[in-house]
Amino acid sequence: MPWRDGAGAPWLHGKFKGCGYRMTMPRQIILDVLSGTADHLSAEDVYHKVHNAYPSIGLTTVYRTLELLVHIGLIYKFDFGDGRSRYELAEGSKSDRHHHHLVCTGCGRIIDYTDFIDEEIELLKKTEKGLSEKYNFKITNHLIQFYGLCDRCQNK
Amino acid sequence: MPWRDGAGAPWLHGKFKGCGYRMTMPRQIILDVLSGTADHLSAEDVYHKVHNAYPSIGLTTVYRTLELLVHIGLIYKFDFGDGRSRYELAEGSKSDRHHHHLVCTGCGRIIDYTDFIDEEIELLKKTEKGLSEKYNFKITNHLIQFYGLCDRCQNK
DNA sequence: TCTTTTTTGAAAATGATTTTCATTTTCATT
DNA sequence: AATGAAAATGAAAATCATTTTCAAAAAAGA
Ligand SMILES: [Mn+2]
Ligand SMILES: [Mn+2]
Ligand SMILES: [Zn+2]
Ligand SMILES: [Zn+2]
Repeated sequence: MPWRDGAGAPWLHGKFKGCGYRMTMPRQIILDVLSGTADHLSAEDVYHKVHNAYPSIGLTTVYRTLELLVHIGLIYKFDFGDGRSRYELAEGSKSDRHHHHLVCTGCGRIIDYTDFIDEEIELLKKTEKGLSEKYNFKITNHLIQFYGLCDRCQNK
Repeated sequence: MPWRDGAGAPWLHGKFKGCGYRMTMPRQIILDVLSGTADHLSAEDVYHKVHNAYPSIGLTTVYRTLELLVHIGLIYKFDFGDGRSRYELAEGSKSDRHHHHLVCTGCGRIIDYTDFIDEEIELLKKTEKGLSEKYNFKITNHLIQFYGLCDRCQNK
């Protein structure tokens, strides 16, 4: 990520202001944290990571900012069944980093996978088209998760 | 549902006892409630419905039973983003009542759809096979949801 | 019936998220 | 640079779905 010095990616300023929001330090850092990891962070995870660079951050602001980022569409919010929401940077279905999840019901491990996505994307496109027409439903997003046991959890 | 008189489907007794659990009145009624609706009930929804036939029911028991039913695999637990878990009778991917969901982010409406499932199922099967092998992950279930705006919510 | 194990319900506890509210920051205008 | 309105922030309190505790009731077995 070339744009250091705490400025965050420049085009994001526009994204925020365009929606009538201000690009503030807490928001930048929170976004930086989410941009800098492939993990699926909880609000408190984010809070702790941000705290390093910006000790005065409040957990409330983290929650508010995450909600905002989800609303703007910059991040995704997930429920993997462990009682807290988890977030990751949004990568549209065109991006080569777009992925779906395997969720281990044994240990809670989350595995990102991008394999087989091509076919999935194609089917998804077709399905979304059909559903949009039949139910007059404007689809903006999809969620696909597989549940099961990871290698570790299978062997006892 | 032919087996009334509060007995519940007979084969369920076996299902319960086979797992070392007892088929009690609260459990039967809770299962009956979920069998008798296509809605996506919250724990409290279930509690209220059960209360008619069994006024002494406790909310705690509802939570415990729902958890048990999910564990046994008789019902599914969903998070549609409204802050409470919702449940529905499990219909395996073979069943003709198996379906996926459209979730309206505007009003929270949930639409069941079975259309286009055939192709989805086929792809899912292939995908699951591939993922199982590559990640050595034993897949037992999947979740597919589409988010967007329902007809009502689109027109302002 | 007697005994053991499971289930149940009320009340209290938990804990993630939201709300409140006074203070601080931002940003467009003087 | 100073000003003022609007937006953003953080600490503390409130919410509220879900879980835990614990003593009493129900079920299975001998
Ligand atoms: Mn991911
Ligand atoms: Mn459904
Ligand atoms: Zn695992
Ligand atoms: Zn709607």
